[in-house]
Amino acid sequence: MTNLTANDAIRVVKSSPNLRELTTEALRNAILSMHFKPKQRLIERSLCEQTGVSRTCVREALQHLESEGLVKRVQNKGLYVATVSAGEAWQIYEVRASLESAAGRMFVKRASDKELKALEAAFNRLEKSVKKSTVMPYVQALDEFYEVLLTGAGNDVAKAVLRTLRARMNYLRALTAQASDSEYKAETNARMREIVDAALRRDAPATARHCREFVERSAKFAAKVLREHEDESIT
Amino acid sequence: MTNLTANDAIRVVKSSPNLRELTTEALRNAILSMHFKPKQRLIERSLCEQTGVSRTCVREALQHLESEGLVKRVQNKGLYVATVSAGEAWQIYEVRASLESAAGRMFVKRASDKELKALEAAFNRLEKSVKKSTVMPYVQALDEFYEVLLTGAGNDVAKAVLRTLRARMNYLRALTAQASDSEYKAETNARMREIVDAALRRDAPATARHCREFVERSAKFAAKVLREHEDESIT
DNA sequence: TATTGTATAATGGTATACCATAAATAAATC
DNA sequence: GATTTATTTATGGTATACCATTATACAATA
Repeated sequence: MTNLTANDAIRVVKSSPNLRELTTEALRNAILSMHFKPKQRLIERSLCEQTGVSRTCVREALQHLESEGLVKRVQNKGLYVATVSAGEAWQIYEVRASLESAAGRMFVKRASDKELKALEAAFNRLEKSVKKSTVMPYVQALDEFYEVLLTGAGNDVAKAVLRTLRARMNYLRALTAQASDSEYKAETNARMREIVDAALRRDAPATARHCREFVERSAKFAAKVLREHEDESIT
Repeated sequence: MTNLTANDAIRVVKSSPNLRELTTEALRNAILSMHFKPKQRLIERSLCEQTGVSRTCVREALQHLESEGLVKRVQNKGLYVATVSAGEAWQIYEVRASLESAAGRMFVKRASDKELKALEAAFNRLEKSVKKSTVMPYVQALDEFYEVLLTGAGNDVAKAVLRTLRARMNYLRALTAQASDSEYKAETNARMREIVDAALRRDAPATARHCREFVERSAKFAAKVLREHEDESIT
């Protein structure tokens, strides 16, 4: 048994991404940055020209993005950039409220002291990123904050599940961050601070409650923004 | 606006599965029925011979099963049937406890009377399936019960998320159902009855609590079964 | 002019060929 | 005989060709 452990300890893992992975990343970024618009038709052969890879890689990349919910496939008709409707956003927030409050509770019970410090550091970076002139640093800092929380929660399945929602969540975060004024941002900050403080004092029920309330508050704001968004697109 | 609604009402949706989907289903069944053993190496060209389809279809089917967690891909080395370790099973149950209790609450708030009746009918079919000599009818009836619950919960995102866990959940259900005696089964039945009764009286907190407790009880039993399972494989 | 039928083009679905990497086997060396 | 190196085979990754379905354009008819 010890022999197998030693083999595992020095195993070299190939980590350079292959074409499929690079293509997936490029297409994902193109969607998240709105280069491809919501509801836009994605033509495989056209994407081959734009990416410079074969149809096989494009197809496999798109299938992966489909499982992330970033594109929708209609049989025999092709793929479309997924939209996040107000209804779907609400459902995502409902799932997040449930899972993220559970993750907050798990984090408090399982995180090392080092991970607690990492959460606080991630929150500090988040505070700084709010002052930037564009929203992407803020979205990234928020993403990193949750990465620390989910890692410290010690449940890889929950992490994987939330990862399938991640792209849509980041889209919603970018949308709402762009629409929020400084008063809303200051309040957001205070709410995150409540989560971090509760975690630092290892208060699991309070952490879980604050995580849930944070998501529920985000959901209400997003609903408002999306409603205005859909009103605009009708005009 | 009325014109568009009428078009949607008579839209014909093509529903016959293509080769990729049929291949995915065949391979999924082969894994769930233990035709392919846990940790078994899956060779694409061999699967082509067994399924009679080209490598393209096999690759795309396997990618889909990878996103369901049924197979694991090692870069440049191929695919293996995923195993559900005791640790991973525990994590799956944690996620389920959180999401299924939320779904129970949503079901009570949103389900039509017809959906309530459908839940009761699904439970009745479940009771009958326990008496069968093999476990697969029971696993299928349980799957159908949750399908009714999740549909009535009215959150498609939660449904999609739990669907990514579904194959592993069904694997764990088959494993534990095989290991359970008639006393445990009777107790399982009583606990499901509690869920259905709480839902029928539209008691959301009680339904949520019973859903959570049902999963937590399943988790404990599965942990025991998997421990014995792993002890056996060492021998 | 409006509608229907047919032909053509575009694009999704699938099969096969080729290239790249890993694993197994054979040959050479110590 | 044991170890190292070279060669061959197996299999993953990618590209391209071909088939099937859908969409669009054009011609014929009412």
